[in-house]
Amino acid sequence: MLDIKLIQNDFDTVCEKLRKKKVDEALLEQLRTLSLELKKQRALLEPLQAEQNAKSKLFGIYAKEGKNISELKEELSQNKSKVAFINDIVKELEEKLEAMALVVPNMPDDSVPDGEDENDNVEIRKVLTPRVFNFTPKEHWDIDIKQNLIDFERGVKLSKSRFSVLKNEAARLERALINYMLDFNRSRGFHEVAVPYIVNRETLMGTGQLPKFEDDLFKIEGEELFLIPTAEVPVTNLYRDEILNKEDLPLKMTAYSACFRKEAGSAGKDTRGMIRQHQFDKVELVCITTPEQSEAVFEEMLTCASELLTSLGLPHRHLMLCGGDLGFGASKTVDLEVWLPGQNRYREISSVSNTQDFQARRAKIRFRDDKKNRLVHTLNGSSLAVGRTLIAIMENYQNEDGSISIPEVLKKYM
RNA sequence: GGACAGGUGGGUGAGUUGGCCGAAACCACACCCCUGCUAAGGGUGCAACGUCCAAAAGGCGUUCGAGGGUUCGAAUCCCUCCCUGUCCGCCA
Repeated sequence: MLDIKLIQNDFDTVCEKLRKKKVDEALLEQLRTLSLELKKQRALLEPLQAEQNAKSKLFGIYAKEGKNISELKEELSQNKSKVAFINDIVKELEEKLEAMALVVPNMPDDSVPDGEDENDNVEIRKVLTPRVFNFTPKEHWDIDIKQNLIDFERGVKLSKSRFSVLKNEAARLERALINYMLDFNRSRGFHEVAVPYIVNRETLMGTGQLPKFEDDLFKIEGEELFLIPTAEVPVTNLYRDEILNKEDLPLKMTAYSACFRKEAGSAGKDTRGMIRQHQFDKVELVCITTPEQSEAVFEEMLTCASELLTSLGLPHRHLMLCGGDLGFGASKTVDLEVWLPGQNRYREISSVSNTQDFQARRAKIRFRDDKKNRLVHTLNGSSLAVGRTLIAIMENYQNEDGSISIPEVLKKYM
């Protein structure tokens, strides 16, 4: 959520920044008008409430002293209906404002480049050079034919399309990767947490998935509960409605979880293979910092994810997302894309974002800074998407005979 | 899932014949003083959010699990929901 006061006081700046994200200015204007109207109505309401409170107090005193209270009672009854009338207006405005404010995306950081969509993202750097094959590298589903590693058909039988079953070496590799990633992150100072995969509405509001993106989530029938689309949701919300000690920041956490996404907007995309599934494993990094720390921690998270890929020998590149491609809650995002020789292209395997105080304001995560309560900054990043890492290893480490080598660092985990 | 008991500030916890309670006391924490040697004594401050004020101080409003209701007035009464504890049932 944006700072309403900022919209009130520095409207032009907010518009200017949100132009990068293609946000309708009329909506912002409406938001401002509404917030100012609410402020005005509150200013009308509060003196009336004060009067009601003061006279009600008098009422008690008069009654005790045996004074005549019928006149006072009449005044109070009349004032009561006035209060009720304006209070209704205020509540309605509050609800409208809240509903509107919750669907406005975060403002991009100044460092975010302009752009329409993913084609305008800016490559920052490449890490490791893709291996030169002396045969034509296969895509992961073709390698699989010989190895019997991923059972797409039976995944569909059990559930539906975009589900799959890992078998044999693939299942073991998946498990090894999770352990390796968690250990790696832990060695970088991230504390491991294990969190629920089913969360409530408030939690999803806190990180911004709701109310706008309900269609992307699997909902538990008959309950106000949802399957998490990423561990970012429960881990960030760990500190929802809390005021943290400044000395405890930054909080650096890592969590493994399964993730569940409807992929509602992805019809026809990546239908083949294991790139885009309804259920996938991910090891996530989540940090909670002071505003002063967040930029440095962002770099730390990015470095962690990138070096994790490097340690696995996987060539990748850093991509700064442009304004048009930036997610709803992010003020800044760098994607890591891994080289897939079978597909002959880079594909997203990690996404590190700073949401600054956007989630913190929604989730009311604050810290005490010399007697003042300030909003924290929250950051999240994958390190890494496990299924895609599995694919990347299959494609990058494939041999001509269809076998797959195991990266050195993973051997002790297998 | 059933029965009973409860949900109050960072913690424990008082408050339940509605008004003097946004809230005693204790602990924790912060600052100050005293003392002087390792163990204590005294004082002050200490819920959140919003709003007014240039700011501080302070004033006002809202909030005692959430939402509604009764009332001039509700932490206190009524209703619904959520959660926690205990016992029972079920179960990895």
